[in-house]
Amino acid sequence: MVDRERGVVVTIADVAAHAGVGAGTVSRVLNDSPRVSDRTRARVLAAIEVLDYRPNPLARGLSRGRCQTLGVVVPFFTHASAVERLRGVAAALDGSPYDLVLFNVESPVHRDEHFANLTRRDRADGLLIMSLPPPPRSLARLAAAGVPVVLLDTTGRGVPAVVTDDVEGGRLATRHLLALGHERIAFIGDDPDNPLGFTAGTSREAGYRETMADAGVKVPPGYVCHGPHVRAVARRLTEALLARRDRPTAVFASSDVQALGVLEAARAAGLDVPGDVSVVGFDDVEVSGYSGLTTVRQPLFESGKVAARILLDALDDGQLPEPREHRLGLELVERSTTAPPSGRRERGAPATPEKTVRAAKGLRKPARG
Amino acid sequence: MVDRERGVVVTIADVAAHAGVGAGTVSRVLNDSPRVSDRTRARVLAAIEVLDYRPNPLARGLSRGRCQTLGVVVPFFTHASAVERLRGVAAALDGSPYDLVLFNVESPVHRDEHFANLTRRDRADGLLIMSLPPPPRSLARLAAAGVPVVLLDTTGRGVPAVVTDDVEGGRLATRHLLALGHERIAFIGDDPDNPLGFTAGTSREAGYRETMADAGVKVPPGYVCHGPHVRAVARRLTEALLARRDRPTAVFASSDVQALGVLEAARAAGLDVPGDVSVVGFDDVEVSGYSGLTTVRQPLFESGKVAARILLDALDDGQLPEPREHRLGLELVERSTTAPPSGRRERGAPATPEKTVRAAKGLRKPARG
DNA sequence: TGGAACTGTGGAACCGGTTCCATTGACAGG
DNA sequence: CCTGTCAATGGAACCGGTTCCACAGTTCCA
Repeated sequence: MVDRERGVVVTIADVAAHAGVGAGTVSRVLNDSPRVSDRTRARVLAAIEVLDYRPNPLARGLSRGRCQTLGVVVPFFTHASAVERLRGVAAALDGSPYDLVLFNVESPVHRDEHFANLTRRDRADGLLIMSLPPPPRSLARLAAAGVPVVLLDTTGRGVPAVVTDDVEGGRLATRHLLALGHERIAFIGDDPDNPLGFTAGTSREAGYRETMADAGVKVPPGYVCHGPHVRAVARRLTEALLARRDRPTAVFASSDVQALGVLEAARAAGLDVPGDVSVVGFDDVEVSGYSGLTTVRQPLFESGKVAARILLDALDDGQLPEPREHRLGLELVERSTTAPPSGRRERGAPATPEKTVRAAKGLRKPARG
Repeated sequence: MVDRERGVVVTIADVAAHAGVGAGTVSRVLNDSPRVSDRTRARVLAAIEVLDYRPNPLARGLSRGRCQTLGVVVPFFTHASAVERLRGVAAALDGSPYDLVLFNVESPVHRDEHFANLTRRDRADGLLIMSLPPPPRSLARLAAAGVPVVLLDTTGRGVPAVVTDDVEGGRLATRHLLALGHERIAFIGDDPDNPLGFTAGTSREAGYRETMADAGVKVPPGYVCHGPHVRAVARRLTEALLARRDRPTAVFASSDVQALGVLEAARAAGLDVPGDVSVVGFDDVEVSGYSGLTTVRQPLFESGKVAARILLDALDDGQLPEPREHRLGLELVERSTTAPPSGRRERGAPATPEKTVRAAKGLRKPARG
C-alpha cells in the first residue's frame, strides 16, 4: 500500500484482503455486476469506504481498452466563439463519467501532431473536432481504430457534423443590408487559403456574393477584403475601405471579432455608426450584445452541447455515430449598428429593442454515407 | 494485432517480433536508454517506422506510475479572465509532453468531486488550481500522494502560488479616483461568502476601504454593494446606486465584467461616462480595451504561463515545487471612463492615448514553509 | 590464461485493474 | 440418494507497457 515514489496507494488487492474476498469480486462490485450476493457486496463496500479506495483509472483503462476521456481538438480555444462552444461541450459532459481533454491547435504542425496521436482508442474514447476540416487520412484511421468522431463547425466524409449554414447566414446578413437600402456593401472575411483550412468565412462570403448578384447589385473591385481572423487586421482593412472615394455605406464582417475591428476603424475615422456606415457581424458572441452589434446569431453553446451529446450517445451504444449532418438554426439579431444608408439616428437615444429574423432550422438528410 | 473491439493495434510485442529482438529492448529504444547497440536500435526504429507503432499511453502510465497529463481545475473556465489564464497555461504546455485536462468547476459539489478524484498520481501528474482556495485536507492528501500542485490566483499552505496583489490593486484604482478629485466613490464587488470561496473581490474591497480611510473620505452606507460575479447583477446594483439622491461620482468595480455592467447601467440612466460617472474596472480583459474602460491590469496570460512553468519544472525535477509566492505586477490602465468629477469632456473626441501606472512588482519571500 | 568487469540483450515480474474459467455448495428433479 | 443446474466466488490470464535480473559474449588486467 505504500510506495516510495507513488505515495500511499490503496489497490483492489487491499480492498479484497480487507473484505476477505477475491479481487475479482471487488471488481464485480465496482462494476455493478449482479453476480454478487448482497452480504458480500455490503462487506466490499464497507472495505472500500474504510480504506477510501479509488480505482486507478489507468489500470482500468488498460484492461478495458478505453480511458473515460473525451478529446476535443480545437483551434485557438481562447477565441470567443470557441470558448462558447466549449462551454456547451463541458455542460454536456457534466455528470458523465468522461474527462475533457483539450488539444489546442494553433498551427498545421499542431494539428497533424494531435491527429497522429489521437488515432487510437487509448488517448481518448471519442473525439470532437471543432472548426478544423480533418485530413481524410486521419478520419480513415480513426474509423479503422473504432474511435467515434463528431465534427463541430466543419464537415468530413462519413462522420456526423454539427454545423451552421454559413452560406445562408451570409445571405441573411446581406439581405438585411439590401432591405435597408444599402448597395455599396463591403465584405471583410478570412483568407480563403488560411493555414488551417477554415471554410466558414468563405461560405459566408459565398452567401454575400450570391445575394448581391441576385439583387443585381455589383460589387466594386476591392470591396471584398481578406485577412487573418484578428480584430486589428479587420480594422486595418476597413480603414482602407473607408478611405476610398466610393466609400461603402455598409460592411458585412464575417465574424463578430472582425466586426468589432470594423467599428473601431469607423470610430477612428470619425464616422457615425450606423449613420455613416452600417455594420453586420456573425456569431453573436457575448461582447456583441454589449456593443450593440447587429449580427447573425449562431447557437454556439447549443452546438457544443449537441455535438458532445451525439458523441456520448455513440459511446454509450458502443457504435460509431450515424454520419448525419445536424444543422442548427440561424437568426439575424438587429441591434444598433445598422440603419438605412442616409438615415441619421439621434445619438445616445435609448437602443431599440432587439429584433430577430430566423432562418430555416432543423435537420438535414445525410450528406454522404 | 487485430482485435474486434479495439481495431488494429500494434503493440510492443509486434515491434519486437518484427525486429527480431525482445520487448525489453524495444522499450529501451523508446526510452532512449544508452544500453542498446546502434545496430539494434536502428533495426527497432525501422520496425517502429514500418509498423507505424505508437506506445499505448495507458500502459506506459500504469507501469511508470504517471500519465503525462496536467490537470487544471478552473471555475467557470469560460469567463474571460480564466480563458486568458488558460491560454497562458496552454502556451507553456506547448511542446511539453503533457496533455491538458480541464476540470471545470461551477459549484462546490463539482469542486469537491474533482478534488476527491485528483488526489492521486494516476489522474494527473501535476495540478494547477485556479482561483479556488483548495480545502486544506485536499492539499494535504495531494502532498501525501506526491502530486505537485501550483495555485494560480489563490493561496494555500505549503504550496506555491502565482498571485496578484489584489489589495494593492484596490488601492491603485481608488487612489486614481481620489487623485482625480472624486470623493463619492462606490464599490461593486463579489459576495464575500460566495459558494466557491473566491477572495479576490474581498481583497480588492479591502484596498478600496483602506485607501478611502487613509484619505479621510467617508464611505456612505450602501456605497459598497455585493452580488454574484455577473454583468447583469452589477448593472442592477449600479442602477440602484445611480438612483440615489447622493449619487456616486465614481464606481470602482471589482472586475471588468462587473464594470461593463456598471457602464450599461449608466448608459441606461442616460448618464455620461466619464462626465457624470467615472468607472474603473479590474483585470483588463480583451473587451475592456475595446470599451475604453479604465482598469487595473493584471497579467492574466503571463500568470498562467508562469504557473504552468513552475509545475513543469517540478515535474522535471521530480520534486515538489518550492512553496514560494510569485507576485505579478499590476498597473492602472487609464482609458476613457475616468475623469475629474465635474469635468465634462467633449464627446466623441479622439480617445487620449493610454497611460499606465505601475504597482510594485516582483517576488516575495515564502509565506509559509 | 583465468577471472573480473562491463555491454547488450531476452525474459520474467510487475503496474492495477477486468474478465474468463473452474470450483464449490445449495437446491431441484428423477 | 444421485445427478444436473445455477448462483457466488476465487484465482489466473490478460491489457501493453517498464524495469529488474540473469546470462552470454567481449574486453581488460593481473
